Amino acid sequence: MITSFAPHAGAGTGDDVLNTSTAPGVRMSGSGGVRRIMPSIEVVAKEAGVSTATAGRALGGYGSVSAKSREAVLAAAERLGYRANSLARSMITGLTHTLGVLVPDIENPFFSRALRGIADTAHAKGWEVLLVNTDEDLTLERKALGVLAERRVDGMVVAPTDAADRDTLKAVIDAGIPVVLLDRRVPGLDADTVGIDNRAAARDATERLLKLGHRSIALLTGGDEHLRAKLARPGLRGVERIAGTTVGARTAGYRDALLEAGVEPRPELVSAEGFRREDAAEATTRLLALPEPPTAILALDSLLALGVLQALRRLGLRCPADVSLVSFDDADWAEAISPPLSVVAQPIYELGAEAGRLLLDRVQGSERRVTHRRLPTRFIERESARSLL
Amino acid sequence: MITSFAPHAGAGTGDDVLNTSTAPGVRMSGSGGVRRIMPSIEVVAKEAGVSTATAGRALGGYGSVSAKSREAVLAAAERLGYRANSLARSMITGLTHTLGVLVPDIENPFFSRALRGIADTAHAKGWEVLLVNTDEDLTLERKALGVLAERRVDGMVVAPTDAADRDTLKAVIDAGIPVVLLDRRVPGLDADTVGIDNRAAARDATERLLKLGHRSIALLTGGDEHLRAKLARPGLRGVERIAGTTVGARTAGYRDALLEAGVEPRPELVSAEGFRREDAAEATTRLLALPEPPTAILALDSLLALGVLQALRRLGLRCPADVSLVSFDDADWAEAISPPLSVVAQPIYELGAEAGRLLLDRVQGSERRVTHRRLPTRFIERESARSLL
DNA sequence: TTGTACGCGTTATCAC
DNA sequence: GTGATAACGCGTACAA
Repeated sequence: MITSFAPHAGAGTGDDVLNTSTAPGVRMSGSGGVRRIMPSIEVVAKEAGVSTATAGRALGGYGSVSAKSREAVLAAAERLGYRANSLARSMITGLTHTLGVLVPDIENPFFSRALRGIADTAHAKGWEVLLVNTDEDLTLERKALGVLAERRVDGMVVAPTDAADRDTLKAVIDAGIPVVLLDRRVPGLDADTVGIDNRAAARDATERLLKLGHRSIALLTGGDEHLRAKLARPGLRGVERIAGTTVGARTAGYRDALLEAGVEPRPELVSAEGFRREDAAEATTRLLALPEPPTAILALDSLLALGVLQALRRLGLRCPADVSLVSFDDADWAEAISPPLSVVAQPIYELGAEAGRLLLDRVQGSERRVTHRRLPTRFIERESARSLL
Repeated sequence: MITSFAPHAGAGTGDDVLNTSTAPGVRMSGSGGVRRIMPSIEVVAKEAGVSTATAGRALGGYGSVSAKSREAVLAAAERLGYRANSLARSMITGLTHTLGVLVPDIENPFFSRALRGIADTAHAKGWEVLLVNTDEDLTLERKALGVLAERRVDGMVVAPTDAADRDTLKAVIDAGIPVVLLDRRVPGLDADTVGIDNRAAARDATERLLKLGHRSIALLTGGDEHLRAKLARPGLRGVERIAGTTVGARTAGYRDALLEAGVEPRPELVSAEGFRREDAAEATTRLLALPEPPTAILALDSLLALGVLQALRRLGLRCPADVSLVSFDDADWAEAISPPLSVVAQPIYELGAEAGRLLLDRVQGSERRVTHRRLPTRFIERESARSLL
């Protein structure tokens, strides 16, 4: 059983550890409380009457140690509350057993669920997770990659912003730190990726709305001005250039479906006004005020869908009677609300778990070729999309 | 600008770095791709033609360096893609600039939002976050605390399970690692805590339902058998013993309100059948099948509320016409659904941010007395609770 | 201003 | 089976 822990002494304060007149490793703090200083392996060895090498072998379970020595060491360690210093270990082994995880927003249910997948996988194999938020900010993302590199993480799972910094990511990979891209791909980057077939999924969802008789279908992308600029061309033709990104691919799929059904894409029905709920609410209000308002809305994530529902309430409109709604991601509330929301469900946890597996595979030395995993999506039909026929 | 990163060489492979005939720090990997080895400060110093000490001063911005030397070092570092090794630095300085965060379930919106608060605060002051999930499992929690200690985190924010392992936590604190308890308190533990006044908040919510004329009010605690055993006594008298925990305090507040209104608490209306959504759905179904079913339900978190709504739908019951519902936590969907959910809103982000602040305060050496922060809650009245009068 | 040398706590490599 | 001892990469006295 663990009986006590103690932090490393600050630089230059550890000398008296061995000279304490009471129990070794115990000193008084300034305010009078008892404070144990983290005993090093050297202290444990001394206490057990063996060398540090033997103590290390007994504690680490490698090499060969006599039963007698091992017992003495283990007892001493327990008595002193010894905890190995993983920093020192990492310096020598070259492994931190830490995976860096970089996401735009941990509060987004997509990423918190994916994180569970990553963390569970990592944890099962003895790795821990260092988490970094970027807030969709490119500068922060760049900095965060630097921090993770300095921490010598063994690998990274990265969900880059849509305007991802390819150069920095490339530098990380060239440096030999394995990277797996989650959800979002970065064109021209030589890294494993895990995600879904965004174009096909969006196309499928759009087709379903078309089959229900909808002809005015709005798309809530959650993108920003950056994206908006690229979408401004007639017939949404600009989208081909960004089909490598998640939002781009979904927009392309939406366009594919419309064109195949003989419906001309209307740029004013494609919104890119931010990824927050309130942004979506405002976008919805604007869309429904159009001279030719949409009869259905496709939202690219559950937070945006929430914004739509909020706007509908404010406007006194009902779903699906007045407006149909379909969303990406099967949020935990999607089935519980009235009406239950029809969604494109992604296997989010599995996405994260697979990213973790691919990464650990490389961390553990596999030199296999880069792979791109596309996990299947599932359309869950509930009651938020109604037929116009 | 960062041009390249590289991992530390494995033990015993770094010797040839200085002898490479092409650019220093560059080697070929087995499969032929270019792989940069993380150059140490020694390599940078050599490249710049100065000593490691001077290089260190130039890179770290301490001591005094001539402009000329600094320039040479910075240029060399840039050329070689130097990244400091924070492991080595931590060993010297005694600071990892890492905060350990231990939560039961990162997917739970409460904890993912609180984590944002912690992480933002930490990040703003130059700390990173090492995240550990415990799944409400006591054994995992114990292990996780050990891992964080071995990683030499500078401090921890811990949201312990309700049956928290006081001894292990105490060992951590005695070891001199600052700990801040989030959301859940551990009786008899000498640590800062951040949370709300659970008893008062639950009492207030219950009183509101009573004022609306409800007399049969069910409480969905999310607890398990462990808790159930303690709640089994007539009149809920067992609750006093566990009023130190979050669920216990809320249950006590619920009881307080009932007693004051002259309503005898009925143990069969207090459910402790698990914290997952499905658990809540089943509990709801059971409650509503009672001979004297509740007319209102108070759920202790938003996930449980979701389970209630799901059950109501399955049973063909409407909220609030058939059953009123009030929940803790203002989930992002609470306002968007029909009917909008009345809730006890906690300042979750602030809770996390405050925990981060208290922790960093101690990490940076403050010896102030232990404090217990109770942040105010806010009852948000919407439309899910109806009057029976 | 600069350089040398030591120490942080481990693991790994030798001899014995 | 055991014990010195050399790394790992950095900060920092101390001397020059």
